[in-house]
Amino acid sequence: MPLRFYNTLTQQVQEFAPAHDNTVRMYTCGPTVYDFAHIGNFRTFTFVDILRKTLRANGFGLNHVMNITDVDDKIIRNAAAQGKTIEDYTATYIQAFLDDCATLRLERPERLTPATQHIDDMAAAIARLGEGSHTYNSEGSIYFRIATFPQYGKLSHNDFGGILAGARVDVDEYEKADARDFALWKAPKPGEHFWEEPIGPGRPGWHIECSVMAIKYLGETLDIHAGGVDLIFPHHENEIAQSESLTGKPFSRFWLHAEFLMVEGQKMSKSLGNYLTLRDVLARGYEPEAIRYLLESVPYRKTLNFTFDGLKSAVTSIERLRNFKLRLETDRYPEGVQERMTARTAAASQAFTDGLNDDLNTAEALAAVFEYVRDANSAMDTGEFRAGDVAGALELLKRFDSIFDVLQPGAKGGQLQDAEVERLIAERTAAKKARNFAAADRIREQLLEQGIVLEDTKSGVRWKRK
RNA sequence: GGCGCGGUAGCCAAGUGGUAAGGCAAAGGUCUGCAAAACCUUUAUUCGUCGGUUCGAUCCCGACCCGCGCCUCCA
Repeated sequence: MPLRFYNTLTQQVQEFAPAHDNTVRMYTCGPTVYDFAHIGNFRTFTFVDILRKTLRANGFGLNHVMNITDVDDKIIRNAAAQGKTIEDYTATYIQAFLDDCATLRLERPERLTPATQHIDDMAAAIARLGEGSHTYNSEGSIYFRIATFPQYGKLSHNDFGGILAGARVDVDEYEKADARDFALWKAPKPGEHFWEEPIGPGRPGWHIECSVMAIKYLGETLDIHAGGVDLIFPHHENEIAQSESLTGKPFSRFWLHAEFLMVEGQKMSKSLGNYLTLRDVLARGYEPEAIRYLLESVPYRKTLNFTFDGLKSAVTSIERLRNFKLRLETDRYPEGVQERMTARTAAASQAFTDGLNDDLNTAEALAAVFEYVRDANSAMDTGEFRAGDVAGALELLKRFDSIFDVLQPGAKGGQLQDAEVERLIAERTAAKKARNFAAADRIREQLLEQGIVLEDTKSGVRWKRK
């Protein structure tokens, strides 16, 4: 199945390929670094990670830019409250964000672009918009005049015809000429940090950074622009207005948006007490892989209900897959190849790919893998599974994990060295041979306390760290 | 009010105009010294409600109910 995505712009599922060479030029909205990112943020960032990996699996190269919004009202306010510079204040959260991404195994985009390093570019872009009569000044701020962009609303599919009647209001008497106009450049308030630019002193509005950095690094028309659904309006709509007024070309061919995340069936909010950062969830003792699995198991266009029951279920699901992998690696199988298994592996692999290519249907892709695991386990139980089938099965798992990335356990704090574990297992095996089961069970218990789980199989003892 | 998304078993969730994937949980069984792992069986005559189109609808159309998001900062 060819790769297809739902495009917010056209409201249709469309086949995707990069416009020019084989490289996808993609821009995704990154974090505003005024605090630790929450799991809702990571739902979106995890979707972007799946998107990246699926694009790569389709043979495309990636040129992906993600912004870091390191100047906005909250940042200015919080930094001032703590007597810090903006830079010092955001440094903590930028690092935290990078650490959290690493924890969740999210790939780094090809380029991360902090807004504050592109202020000159933004000011220049605003000046050029001014030359095109797309802006007006009001009380020291510069606004984008939406009346100059008739297509405004094409992404969010809103008709602003009626609202735009406000454009008749006299500019000089009002801060904004039209309710939908938005700030490109904000006049400095007393005591606030500002930049001195040819367009005047001030700081950039929220939307301009994305247009400017995207065009600077990726060109005038992107292949993909992605983010959370809440960004469709006004953020992405405004980006389109600015960018297309600037270039006269479509800003992005595809717009992908991840749905919201809820917590325990309710919207996440600080007042409800269900506001969760990644760190909060980790502090409850869950491994990052389980969180990652839960976030990626629900297709991105569907609201994800994040629950701790769901997390537990994710833990078990991953365990099943890891057990299967361990079994492949440790059991002994009769020589030869089972043709039925070979065909089964190929079919599962195809179904996995088809699922992902169908607008990143991760649920479908997962189902293909789990169905395969059941069939293969079953074949192992009956002795049909052959030594020659192992490689294909491992290859399938590898493909799965190149996207989902949950099979490799994170570093565990186990104190026991492998050699020591092996020694104790040998001791236990000897005790079992002597039919001293009490002693054998004692050793197994002892290992379990160290997080080592033993499994007796026909091929011998298999162990894993829990 | 406008725009958008969704309502499928205890929970999460896929899906198609022809009769309901997958995961978790639960119960029973096989295997095992005991476990663990694994496998097998059972668990939605039914897909928010009511109409309509159709030989046939969970899937198409209409109305309604409910949840969520955006419309102000927000993933």
